[in-house]
Amino acid sequence: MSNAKQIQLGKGPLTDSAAASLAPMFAALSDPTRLRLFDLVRRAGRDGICSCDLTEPLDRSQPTISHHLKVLREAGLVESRRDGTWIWYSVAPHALDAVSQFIQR
Amino acid sequence: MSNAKQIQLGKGPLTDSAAASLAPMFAALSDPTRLRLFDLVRRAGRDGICSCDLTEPLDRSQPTISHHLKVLREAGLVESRRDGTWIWYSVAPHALDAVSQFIQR
DNA sequence: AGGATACATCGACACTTATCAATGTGGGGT
DNA sequence: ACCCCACATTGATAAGTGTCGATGTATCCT
Repeated sequence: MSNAKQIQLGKGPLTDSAAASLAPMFAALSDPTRLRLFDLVRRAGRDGICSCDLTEPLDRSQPTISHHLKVLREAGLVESRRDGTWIWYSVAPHALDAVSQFIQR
Repeated sequence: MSNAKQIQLGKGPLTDSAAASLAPMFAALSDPTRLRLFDLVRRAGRDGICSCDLTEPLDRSQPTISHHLKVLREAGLVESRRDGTWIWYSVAPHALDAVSQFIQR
């Protein structure tokens, strides 16, 4: 099941509820560490990237990376897939559609 | 003088400094009230919109609106122009270019 | 000069957040 | 059963944030 909410961006001014749905996505990208984290996951493409390969390049502790991944997941920006001992993260399909739509006018 | 920093988004992974420059822009849009505020300013187009016309539709106090406008200004997303007693806010040219560039892969 | 209006700043408050060390959990291998 | 590994959760802490009332500042008008 998808975590993505259907966000209606009509022609009129941004509604309260549209803003409430959009803001958490921007918030998820509002931290430098999380931005780089998302960038690394996105670069990994369809296969995704293992969490263990993320803590070193970002120079943060394992719990911190785990926390940031949770924020990205709950914002609907990334997905996780279990494979034995470890977990692969990848960008959720249409993750940035709402954000992109807002940015482009 | 422009507040916008030149952000270099190459092909490689997002650098620390690029992330540090990008994050405040996302942070500026990470609050629902501020999102709607930016939307109202953007709709006002070239002429801009008076601060006094923003506090009522957003149902926030005048100091709060003033605070949010400061955040948007310091993020380089909006500009202000004084005209006698009051001040007109408008979207900064190329305000969202860096954000847009990051979003579009 | 005095008053009114538009906006900014200050001080305070409750709430959130980024971070880590310590601990918990769950799967794999021997 | 045991240990190891990958990852999550907990608890704590320091720092940041959204909000408002009160106050300050700048500009216009009379």
